[in-house]
Amino acid sequence: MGNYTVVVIDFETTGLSPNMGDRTIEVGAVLVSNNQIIDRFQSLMNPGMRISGFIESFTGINNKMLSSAPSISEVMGNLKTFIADHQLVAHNASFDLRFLDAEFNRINHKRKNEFACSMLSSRRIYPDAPNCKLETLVRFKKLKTDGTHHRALADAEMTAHLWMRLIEDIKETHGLKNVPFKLMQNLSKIPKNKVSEILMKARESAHSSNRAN
DNA sequence: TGCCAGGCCCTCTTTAGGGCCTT
Repeated sequence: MGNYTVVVIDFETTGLSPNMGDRTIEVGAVLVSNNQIIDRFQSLMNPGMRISGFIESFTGINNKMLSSAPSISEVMGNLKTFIADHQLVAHNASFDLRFLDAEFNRINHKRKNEFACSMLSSRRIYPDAPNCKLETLVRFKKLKTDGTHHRALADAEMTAHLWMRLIEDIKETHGLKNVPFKLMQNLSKIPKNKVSEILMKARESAHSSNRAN
């Protein structure tokens, strides 16, 4: 495995918290299968409110661009189709999932997709990285990038390359043939000092099932 | 009135505080 399909997703938003009235303004998502990006989804969204100067300069998305963009509900309907029942990945997933769930809730849809977080995984697998910001990890691991940051599709693509690299590095460093999604989720949930133990158990269990076969 | 994110994770911890990450 490691060849299973995931959707890597990233949102640009008006702020940090949907509970405080913040909305999504752009989504980028990529479908990753067999260790490559095989499909892409991107759209701006009109949040129905003016965005701050900070967000305009942070993202490069301005109020004029959003005034002619489709409504959030229209884009969410299309996003729902794109992600289907795939497992989800995001960098600092708790952030993107909060917005995804809040916007899905507004179109009366409830997410059932499981998710994993590339930031939490990176904290465990790359303890020597200067920090675990997406931009830093892309530089640290020399991942593919066109230099664009804080735009949804560019960030989703970089996160996808980070995700694929994480799986490759775990395979290589810990002698695993496969890195199931469940193992990536577990890595994100366990304490840092349990990482080696969990990966060793995964390898032992893979070896014993190989012997059984 | 003025303030308001939230979850993870480390440590001088667990009857708590503060930095990291996302926009």
